[in-house]
Amino acid sequence: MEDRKKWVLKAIVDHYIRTGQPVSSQTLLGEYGLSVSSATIRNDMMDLEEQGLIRKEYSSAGRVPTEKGYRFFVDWLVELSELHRQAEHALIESYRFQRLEIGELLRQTAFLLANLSSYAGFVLSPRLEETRLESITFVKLDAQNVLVVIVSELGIIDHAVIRSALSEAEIREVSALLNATLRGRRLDEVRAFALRFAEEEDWYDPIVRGAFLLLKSALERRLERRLHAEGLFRLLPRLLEEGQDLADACEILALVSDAHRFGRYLESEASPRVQALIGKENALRDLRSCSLVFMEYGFSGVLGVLGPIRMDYSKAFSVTTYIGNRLQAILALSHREGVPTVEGGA
Amino acid sequence: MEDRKKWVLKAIVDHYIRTGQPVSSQTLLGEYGLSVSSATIRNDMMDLEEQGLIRKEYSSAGRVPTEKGYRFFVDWLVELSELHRQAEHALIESYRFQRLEIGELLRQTAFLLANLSSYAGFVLSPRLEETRLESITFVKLDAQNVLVVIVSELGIIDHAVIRSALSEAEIREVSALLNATLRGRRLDEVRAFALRFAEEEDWYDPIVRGAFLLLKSALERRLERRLHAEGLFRLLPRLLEEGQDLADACEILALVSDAHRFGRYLESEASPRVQALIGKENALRDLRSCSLVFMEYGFSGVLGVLGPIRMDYSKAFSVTTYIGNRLQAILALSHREGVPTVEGGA
DNA sequence: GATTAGCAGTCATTGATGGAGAGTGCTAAT
DNA sequence: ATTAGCACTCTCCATCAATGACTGCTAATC
Repeated sequence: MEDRKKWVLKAIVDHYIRTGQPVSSQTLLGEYGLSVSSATIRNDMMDLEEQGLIRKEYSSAGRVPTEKGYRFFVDWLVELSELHRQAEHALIESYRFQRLEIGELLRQTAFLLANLSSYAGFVLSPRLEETRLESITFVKLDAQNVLVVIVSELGIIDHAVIRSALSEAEIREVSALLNATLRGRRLDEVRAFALRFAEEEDWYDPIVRGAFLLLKSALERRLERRLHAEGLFRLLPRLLEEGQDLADACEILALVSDAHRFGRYLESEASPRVQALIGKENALRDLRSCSLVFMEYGFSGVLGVLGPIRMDYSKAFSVTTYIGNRLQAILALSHREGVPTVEGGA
Repeated sequence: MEDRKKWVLKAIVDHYIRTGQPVSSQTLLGEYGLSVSSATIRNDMMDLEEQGLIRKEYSSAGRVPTEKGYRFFVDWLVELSELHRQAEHALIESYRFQRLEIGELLRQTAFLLANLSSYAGFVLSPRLEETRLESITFVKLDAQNVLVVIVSELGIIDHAVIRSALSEAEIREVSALLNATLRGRRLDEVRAFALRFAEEEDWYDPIVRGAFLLLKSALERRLERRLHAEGLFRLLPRLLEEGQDLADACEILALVSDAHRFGRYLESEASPRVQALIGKENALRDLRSCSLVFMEYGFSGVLGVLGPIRMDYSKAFSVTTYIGNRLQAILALSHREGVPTVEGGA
């Protein structure tokens, strides 16, 4: 395609993203100082329209990008605009020094995505079942209660208090046995293990069996993937602005809050490279009227940004990439060090 | 006030809550079989209007309750409608058997409030600083890492891993010392304690000092009150329906998600009895166009329902009361038993 | 052959107009 | 105190015409 036509398409997408108004040949001439006449631009526009990259809402209206047009724009024209350094810095700082349990970390990440992009941000937790067991620890709290802590590569997975009158010695024994058997195994193996042994009624000591039962229930509860979404309110006015039906818009927000459905979808579509799904490119019916920019991180985790089709893709891409890599790094770090440490910890 | 006028007011509020349409004398006559003429009802309406309990949107429109009218309705006419038994049961069951960390429990409670009321539900966490320390436990995970678990009356408050090469014996010693000193004290005392001792540079063993530092940072982090809000999307269409401005409506939702501002407000207004704040009765500007039904629970926790002024107060009251008492009971229980136990725990 | 000026044609948007219908308040009768 | 009847008010909706923003086409120009 000739350079000027590309330029015209880019300008149309750009301007439309900014203003939300159909773009006329006049406007284009005025805002971006091009040295051709409006008629020439109109001719180019006709060609672009024939290729299905832009369209008119009615015969004498200005032009608006089609989804195919956005796609073209995203594929060829996005120049990853650097985030405004200062704003980034302030936010990132608060992020870096927060020392958190993994759930809280992911929630904060979603928050950051939302705030930096000004759309909705989401983070699907990693597949914990792909991480390996670091340790299982039993601690006697008092005469009747025992605390159990399960730690994986990514930090503490779960803790719980069970009632049990075991002596300290017995606890140590159980603990040593379990750790020797299970340390270093993937959590899904551990779960399978726990399940099998919990069912072998009389094979083992009832104490060990109780421990397996606990392990099983804790893992079943915690291996569920969690979805953290933030900034959904900010998205809503934008969707309505776009001519979206109110009920449909709420449907979208509800979907994004539904860990099961949305998580499943993300899982199926994600890849390590940042990508966009624009409008009808989305397989999920409810998402047909918005766009998704997202990438994989860590152990099959997914994060990204959800916005209207008329989204600032350039910003969305750079934010997602940046935050994604950052989170990746943090998780890798906590992995290397075993588990996160507390700020000020000795 | 004469009985028939009361009846008319009740019918107007009732009908308006249901349909959202201004109520005419005709409608009232048709829907509720009263044996007077429409003219009589109109006369009553004029009186009610003079008292400021109802109003017209324009001279020849039907009547609509004023906030004062709702207030009257709430104070005198709410008959706590029993929740539909079956629906309640199904939901409550899933609630009862979920064995959870306190944060998750509160989140679920907010979810229940939202679902049962069909408005937005919120739960402000209890003041943990008013609860008492049950125990502090240190566990050596491996050569370099030590796990610290802080348990209060309401369950596990926080856990963290710190890097420290202490021997098992040293850990036992520190642990015994801290527990002897601090067990049974209120968490705010514990925090003050930790702060003081962490600053006494050379007084104590650096190890103990590290422990105090940890305690301080963990408590500072965790004693913040948390706000769990659910069902906000469901509220939005209702607010818009009510003629609310979109931006304002989003403002409201943002406010309710803001733990700091909204929490502070709830804290200042709450009392152990369920109560409603209707429209402009709210001191918080943003909330002037909606209504709050809420009560206190546990250690200065607050929970309730946020809806439009045209809210089904009867339902909101019964849901809030029911869930509030239920949560109260669960917390009291976990208090008595020390901490929550895991389902299937030995 | 690509670009441009000029112009007729298209269509959303806006504001004015008027009739229909719903509901009230008042008056006079019961 | 209640009721029937009626005039009055005000919203809601559809219709209509004027306005103005853009385009597509044609013919002239570089």
